[in-house]
Amino acid sequence: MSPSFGREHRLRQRRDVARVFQHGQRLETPLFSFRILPKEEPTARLLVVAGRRLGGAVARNRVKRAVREGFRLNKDVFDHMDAVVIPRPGAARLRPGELSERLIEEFREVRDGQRNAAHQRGLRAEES
RNA sequence: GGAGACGGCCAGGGGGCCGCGGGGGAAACCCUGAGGAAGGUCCGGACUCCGCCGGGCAGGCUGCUCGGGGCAAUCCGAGAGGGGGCGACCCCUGGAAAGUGCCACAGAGAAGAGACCGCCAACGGCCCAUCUCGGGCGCGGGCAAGGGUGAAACGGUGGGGUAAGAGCCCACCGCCGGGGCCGCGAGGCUCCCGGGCAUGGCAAACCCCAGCCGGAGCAAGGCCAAAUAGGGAGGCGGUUGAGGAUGGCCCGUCCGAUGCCUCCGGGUAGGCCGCCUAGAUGAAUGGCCCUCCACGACAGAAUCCGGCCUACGGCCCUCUCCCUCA
RNA sequence: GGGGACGUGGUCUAGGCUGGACUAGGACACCGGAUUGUCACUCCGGAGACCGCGGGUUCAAAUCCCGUCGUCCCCG
Repeated sequence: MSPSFGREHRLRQRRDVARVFQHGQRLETPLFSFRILPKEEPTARLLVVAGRRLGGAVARNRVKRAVREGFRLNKDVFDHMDAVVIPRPGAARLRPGELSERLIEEFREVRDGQRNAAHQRGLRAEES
């Protein structure tokens, strides 16, 4: 997998974004809020929402770039997904490299937690 | 060494790896890619539409002088007057004898006003004394120096003068008007004459004067154009004229029930142009490492340009004041 | 990106145009007291604001002027 990040990896259309917000799964971590929509197509697509709560234009740009950098270097984590990442205000206080690492760490953590919970729900369903 | 003042400059550099926007190319690849404030949106202009606009009112902006640049906003230089600072230096700026309005509280009196305390006893009055000189009261009155009020009290200081006083008179200072001289001018000199002085403050109160300004804004505006709904759009002629185009109002102007002619279009999602030698439209400049003493501050273009204001790191030139040493 | 409005006790607001005893007023909320067996209602009394912030004009600023910060609304 090449570590590139072109247009094909960006969530651009209004209707695509609306679909992720309406039907996507919502995952919360300390620094981010995720909206994840699984799909057939393998190409991962990303959208970063950096609101005014993060600070001025410079701070918001810095956060967006850090999130995109983390996504770019670990795109395999998001295969078969459309993802919207909404950083929380605390994210603006971290240095960019650190923020990129935390993105992947926190997403893996919450994804695995969801997977285990789903697995356990499946077991309980079998028992009943 | 420490406090400042003025003016100017820079906005991390170099290397490696992985990436992003735009342009070119068949491809490899090459070129290019944020700021001095890009910011706040406070002014002005270009540009576009409002059938663009013609007149007036209203409204807005600017405001010492001269010169220069600019379409304008406004900037630069040299000066004038007033104020602040020990100083380098900085700040302010049309008109208050065109009119209207306001000047609370305090105070006797707040604009050509006024007498609370006070001062006086010349004049009138009353009382005592009386040969005469006189003495007293402060009633009518005279005065505005001193006290007191206030942000501000209708020239200041000194002398003469007086019953006490007062520009009442005089000297100096200040003020006003005129002349003269200097300066393109704002103004200056105080050489001469006149006036004893009249003319308080506020126009970031209304206002007056001079100059400038039509309104809205690129989400302006134009083009292509699914689904759905469904008949309109343009031009010409034209009687009354509600109503409308108009922007805050008035006038003017134009449109306007209808007739004739022509055309098939209008428009949402979406896309394109506008949009640029940065030129995006989920919107591009970044991440990591090494090094240079050093993380550097404020901060990220969205139609473009000129100015104003605000935020902020560092360096340099010149200058001022203080301390210490020689 | 562009256009506009508003900041006054804990909350909602009046006053601002025409500056001055405005010690900034009112309602709700709060505190104390009275009433009641108790609570509510009602009555009496009380506290609470550097008028978003910083400059300027003026003798004097919540009010006028400039700058700045914040909140909200409208235009695709």
